[in-house]
Amino acid sequence: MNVRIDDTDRKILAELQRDASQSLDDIARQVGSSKTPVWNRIRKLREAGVIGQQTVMLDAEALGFEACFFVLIRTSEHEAEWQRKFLKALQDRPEVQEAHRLAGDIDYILKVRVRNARAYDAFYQALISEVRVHNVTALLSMEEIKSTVALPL
Amino acid sequence: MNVRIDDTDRKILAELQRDASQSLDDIARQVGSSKTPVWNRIRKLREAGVIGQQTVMLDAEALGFEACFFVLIRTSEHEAEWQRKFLKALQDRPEVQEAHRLAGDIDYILKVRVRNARAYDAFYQALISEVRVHNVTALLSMEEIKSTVALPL
DNA sequence: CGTGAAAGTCGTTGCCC
DNA sequence: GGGCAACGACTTTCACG
Repeated sequence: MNVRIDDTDRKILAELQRDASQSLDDIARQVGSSKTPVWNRIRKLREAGVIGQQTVMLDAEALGFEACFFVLIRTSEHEAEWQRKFLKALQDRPEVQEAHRLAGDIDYILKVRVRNARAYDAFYQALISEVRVHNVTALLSMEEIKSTVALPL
Repeated sequence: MNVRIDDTDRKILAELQRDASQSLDDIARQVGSSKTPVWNRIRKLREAGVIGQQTVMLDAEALGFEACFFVLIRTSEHEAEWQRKFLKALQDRPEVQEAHRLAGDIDYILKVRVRNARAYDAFYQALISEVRVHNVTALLSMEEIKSTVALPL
């Protein structure tokens, strides 16, 4: 699963991150190469899983998703069975955009994007009825200052 | 800046989110329409800013970005000038993937993606030397359970 | 490993309903 | 506003330096 990635690969990845809709010729010009070699590199990076899904960023507010919460979760349960159920619950809920297992005294953090505060409450009630959690703190976002998925290559 | 979005638009957006590389014909078939109307809708949605950047998801770990921190920030300063400097510092740092201003006693949350813990410390030192913050808590991600940018349309 | 050309596919436009 | 057809541009492949 490991791939050797050289400087040209990195430039190609940076360009794809910036704008995945541009043509091979454009990318080739910007990395100082030409179509075929760039195409071969992209194919290899895709097969290696370095390049994943190709998607578009949508304006959440324009589409009515006006509330974003970060949810800090502490739990006293650490058995495999509980964790399996908890993970499945998160995967199944589309309003959960991110979920991380943490080091330290907070066990999990979620990023939850919903239409409004009521929708968050519905999510919260559903979650705690599915799995036991010891302590939940919700942080409400007032303003998205910055949002990117780009890695600083 | 407001747009009327009907059911067909929503289906198109959902398809674009799922896979932005598929052809207009494919999208048209899946939403029960044909090329031209789909293309016109996409153009309008783009012009309205509902559809933003087209990008690819890269495998952060394969590219050596092995550490991800959520940073909770409290500050005692709330003047416009301080906030301007703080925002600029966040925008200028590519390792900051997300930044939100929060309601409640924590003022800001950041998501910071870096190569390793040392790189995080370098980021942290640079940040607190640029702007005064009252209290900083870093949560270290051990495992990315879920990560998506898709909205549940 | 890069180049160039060939082939098929796709985005884009204009026209008809 | 949706569908059809045509054009040009693009992706993808392959054969040659």
